[in-house]
Amino acid sequence: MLAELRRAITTGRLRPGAPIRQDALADELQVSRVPLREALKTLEGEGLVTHQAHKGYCVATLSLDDLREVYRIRELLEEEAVRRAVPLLTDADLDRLEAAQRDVERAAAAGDVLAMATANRLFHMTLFDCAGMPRLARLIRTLWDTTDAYRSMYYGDGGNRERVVKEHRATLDALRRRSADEAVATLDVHRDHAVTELQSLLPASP
Amino acid sequence: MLAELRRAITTGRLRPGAPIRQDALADELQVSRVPLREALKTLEGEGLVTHQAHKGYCVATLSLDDLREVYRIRELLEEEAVRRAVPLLTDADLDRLEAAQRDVERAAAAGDVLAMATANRLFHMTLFDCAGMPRLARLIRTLWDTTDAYRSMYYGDGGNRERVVKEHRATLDALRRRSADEAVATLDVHRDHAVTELQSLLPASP
DNA sequence: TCTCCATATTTTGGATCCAATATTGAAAAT
DNA sequence: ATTTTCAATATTGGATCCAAAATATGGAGA
Repeated sequence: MLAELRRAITTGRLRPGAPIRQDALADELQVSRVPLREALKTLEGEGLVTHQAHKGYCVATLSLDDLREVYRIRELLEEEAVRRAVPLLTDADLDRLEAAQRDVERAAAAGDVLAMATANRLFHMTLFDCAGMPRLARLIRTLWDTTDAYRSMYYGDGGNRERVVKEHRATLDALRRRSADEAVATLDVHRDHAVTELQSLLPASP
Repeated sequence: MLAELRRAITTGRLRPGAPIRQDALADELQVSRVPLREALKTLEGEGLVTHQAHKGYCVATLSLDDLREVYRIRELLEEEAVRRAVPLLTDADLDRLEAAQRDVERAAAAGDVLAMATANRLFHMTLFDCAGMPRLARLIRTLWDTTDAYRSMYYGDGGNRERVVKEHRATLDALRRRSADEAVATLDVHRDHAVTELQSLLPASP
């Protein structure tokens, strides 16, 4: 249930800034308000929703500053994850990365925005999980979640999809050669492209 | 209420590993179980408690690996916070840091473990908040929370208290000279001392 | 005596109900 | 006509109640 709610937000079905009507949402999720409120509390902790006493929950919106901050923190944490992961990468790990990348390419070719987002995420998380630092991976995951609602916009553009595919290939090559420096570098440009694109897509004021 | 519960855990009144009896705790906090469960969900998100379906909540315990991981992540994030903060530090900020440090020294002299923990925390958070990155500061805060239950043990030792005082002075000096490098370096040794001490204090197995 | 199984008790998870607060709308006064 | 006030309504927050799951208890059989 919590997963379903999270997906509703990260896929953008519940729009950023929209107020959350507990009664209606509980109805929709076939559950009572108590467990829904618990789920909202965990999502609040993850920064996906905000809460004001006696006014209720809203789907969180990202300001430009927030976006930059999230991406800067990701840069720091993901570099650490990659540097830890590279020496630990097994052939099986590389196979899984390769498989994830094939999914990305398939989704990119099909223009399937949702599939693209999930495949892309799987690719990165597969890598981060190889670092053997579960807390770090979890932190990174929640940082991704906070921008996921906007990511679908990013993948709406075919050019962006193509670029992502190429950048992943570069990362994968670096990983195969066990070059942490290069892997980090390719991921940094990958991220930079995303953040510049997203900045222009972000709503004007918030 | 949530704050009170969080303090009960971070001060160690609720021991790590202890199961949380909702009914009794709700009683104690003068509240019904529903808001308590919401509070527990947010604490779960912060990593202060763990939850198993139909078995309930427990105060989280830290393994050695967890401890090292938390401190490594703190190292990364706090370095960023300090480097951002240093160029932004105003004289008023330095005054606040000085004041916090005086509290630390007073608590250290008095041997007041609890006051020591809160003053120490205030000192560091005051600095981190100067970075102008609220999300980063929040992340660091929650990382601190996860080890707070053990921190009181650390301050139980007078030698540790004395060392903390000295290390803070070194950091404060570096900040006054606007030397980010030195500030980061002093904080790194500060952290390293803490983590080595804590490792020996940690329960044997978990 | 020890083990295993059935039952009782405790504890959690979820649904409903009630109170407190905020929002909306209409009427009255300027 | 505009603004202000007050009442009606909607929505959240919290308490109680019920069902489901887990744990403890005790008795029967080996």
